[in-house]
Parts: sequence; C-alpha cells; structure tokens
Amino acid sequence: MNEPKVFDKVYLLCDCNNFFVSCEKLFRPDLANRPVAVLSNNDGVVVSRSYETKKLGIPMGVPVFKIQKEIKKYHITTFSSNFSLYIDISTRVMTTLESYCKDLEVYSVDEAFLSFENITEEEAIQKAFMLKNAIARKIGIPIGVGIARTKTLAKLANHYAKQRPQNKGVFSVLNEGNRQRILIDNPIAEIWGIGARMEEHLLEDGYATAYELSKADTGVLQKKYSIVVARTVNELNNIDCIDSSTNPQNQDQIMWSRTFKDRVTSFDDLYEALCNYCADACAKLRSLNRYARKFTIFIRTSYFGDKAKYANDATILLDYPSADTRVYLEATKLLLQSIYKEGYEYMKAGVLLYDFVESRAYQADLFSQTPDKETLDNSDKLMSALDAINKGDKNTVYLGAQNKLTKEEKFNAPKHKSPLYTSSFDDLPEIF
DNA sequence: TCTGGGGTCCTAGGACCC
DNA sequence: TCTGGGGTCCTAGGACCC
Repeated sequence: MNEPKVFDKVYLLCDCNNFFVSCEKLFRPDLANRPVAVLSNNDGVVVSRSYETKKLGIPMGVPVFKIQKEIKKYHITTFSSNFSLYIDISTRVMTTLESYCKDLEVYSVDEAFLSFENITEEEAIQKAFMLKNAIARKIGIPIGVGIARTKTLAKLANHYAKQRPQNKGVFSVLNEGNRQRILIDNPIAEIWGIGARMEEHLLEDGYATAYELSKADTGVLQKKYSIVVARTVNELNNIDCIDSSTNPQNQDQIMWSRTFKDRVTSFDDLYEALCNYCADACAKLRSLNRYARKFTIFIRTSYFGDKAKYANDATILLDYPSADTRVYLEATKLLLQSIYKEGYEYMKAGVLLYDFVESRAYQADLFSQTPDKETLDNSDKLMSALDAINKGDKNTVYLGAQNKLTKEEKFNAPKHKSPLYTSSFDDLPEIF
C-alpha cells in the first residue's frame, strides 16, 4: 500500500454561511427556519439572505422596493445592517480559528485562509471538521471549508462544499479526482478573480469552464489581458501564486461615504455631511495609528433618472501628514468650494484619506509651513482626548462644523436595525 | 418614493529628468 | 526646423472582491 501523500502547504478557506443573516439569527432563535434578509446601509438593497430567502428566489443585490410584495407575502423578516454587531461576531470567529492555526489570513469580515504545512489530505479534512464544529459550538455560526493547494482552488472547493449538502460543508481538492471534478463542473464566472468583464472576454476566446481555462496558455493570456488572469490559471493548476501580504492593519486608504436619505442641494448641507464623514474617517485613521498626506472629497448626483447629472472630486496634498480632524475640516471647505455647483440634486458624497505614514516623523523644515513640534503634539493629545470621550457614544463631543443630527436622523435613517446585542449594555437581550 | 459601501491590485499614459 | 531614448514617479481608471 502507498504511503499517503504529504503536502508542503495546504489552504483551508473557512467561510461563514450567509454571515450577516447568521449573526442576526443568533439572537433571534424564533427566526431559525424563517426567511430573513439583511439590507444595505440605507435599506436600499438586499445584501445577505438566509437559505429560506434564497429558496424564494430573492436575488442578491435586489432593490428593496422591487420585492415589497414578496416580503409581505412570505413574511420575510428584514434587518438594516448592524455592522458593529457583525464585526464583533467576526472577531470572535477569527479568534477561535486562530486558536487552532497560527497562520491565519483574515480575508474579509466573514472568511479567512488558514494554512498548514506538511499535512496529508486526511489530516486536513479532519482539521476542517474540527474547525467547523468548534465555530458552531462556541459561537453558533455555520461555516464551510474548502481545502486545496492554492487559494483560488480553495475558494472553488468552498463553493462546492456549500452547494452540495452531501459534502457536509467540507470539500477537499487535494486529490486529483476532485480537482478535475470541480474544474469541469464550474463555469469560468465561478472562479475567484474572474468578474463579469473578464468572463465576457474569455467566453469570446472560447473558454467556458474552469477546466478549459486551466488548459490555457498563460503567456498568451498575460499579454492579452493582465498578469492577474495568468496567475488565476496557474492557481487552477495547483501553482500557489497569490501571496498573503494583505493585512487589515495595513490598509492604505480610508473611505467614508453615504447615500443621502433625501437629495441635498445646498452647499451648507453638503459641507455638513462631509464634515461628519471626515470626523469618522479621521477617528478610524487614528485607531490605525496612521497619519495621512492626501485627502479627497467627492460629490455626485444619482446615476439614474432624468435629472441633471454631475459628479466631481477634488484632492489636496497636505504640507505635512496629519490625523487631526480640524485640518481635514478646513481642507473640506476649500475643496468643496472648488467643485460645488448649484442647481444639482446631490445623492451622495464622501471623503477619502490615503498616502499614509506610520508616524508624523517630525522634520524641521525652514521653508515649508510645517507647524512646530509642540503644536503637533498638542494636536495628538487633543485628538486622543476626543476619541476617548467618544468611545461609547460617537457624538458625545463633536466639532462645530459637524451637526449632531446629520448622520443618522437627517440624512440616513436605517429602519429595521437590530439592537447592539454585544456592544451596548442597554441592548443586551433579556432573559426571562 | 426607494438602485450599497468599502476596499485592493494592476496598467497605461503623462510629466519630468538626464 | 527637426527630433531622441531611458528611467522614474504619479495619477486616473479599470477590474475585481466581499
């Protein structure tokens, strides 16, 4: 008998099923087998669906107004997004996974790649079931696990695990038979990294299934499209080439934007909204211990409808890196003055911070307008104090240009938000 | 009436320098 | 009046992801 094959490196992709909906159901056992949907920030579209909701034919991303009838008819329970809850549950899931595997790459709020070295297929499958059971028992969130030698194959295996109940949520393509099977069974659109555009091109080139694409000439594809497609083909063939340098602590931009509840026309209202986004974005910047050097704002009308359309953005390069909200509020005014046009119904605005540095790296410069060290240190102290006071309720202390009501009540009001079960004492579930 | 929000990576092309 | 090549840096835009 042959010795079982030992693989140098194996990825286990652990992915939470219907994550946002699963989080909501955790605290609402009465909804266990009921159709549930979670809506986007503005209650605009469906972003997460339970199995029951999927079965009813409600598609992902559908505008809520288009499915009002179904919501009533089938008693679909809808929730506005409750991100602080999801992030909290996500952290618990990731911490638990990490206790079983030190080499963990959190890829998104609901999935992580775990990698193991020198392991057989049987051992990998055992680990997968152990992880799945641990997350179910300790946290109550169902997960699926895809096992492969590359991330792209692990993603595909994960789909396969979920689609077919007989797999019990775990599928390995470490063996050649299973690898061939998922390649043959999946159209190219199912492959991680192949979007709608690339699908169109590749179909024209005659590649319909993952199997056909896996046989393509990577040199030709790289020349015609990009290195991304070539890498994907390699990954389908067990060649590991997507490295894991991504780290959420290392993000290189912060974007904060919202769609307004009602259209906004005046400069003052736009400015007020932007100031609020600015304050939130700067708080996040400080929480990452970063300073930014570039700052962009954008405003736009709706893409839809027959009203006049306008979109514009403006960017400023700061004289010195900053995380001081006041600096950005001042810049916001200047930038908005440069792009604001009267007579348009604005539906969205946002701010973007990027070009980060880790420290302010104070450097005396005779010619630039860099403030002296003391001014900068005071800025840091003031912002820390602001963040400390605002830790519980984000709007306890705010700067003059912000309007306390703006964020939720005036511009953006989610209607079906679940309580903050895990982060607010007032919202703890009651036990009778 | 109501059409998400927040990210990353890659590439082409312009500006500028020698 | 004609007309470089090579290198770097930056930016805008495209494509993709959850």
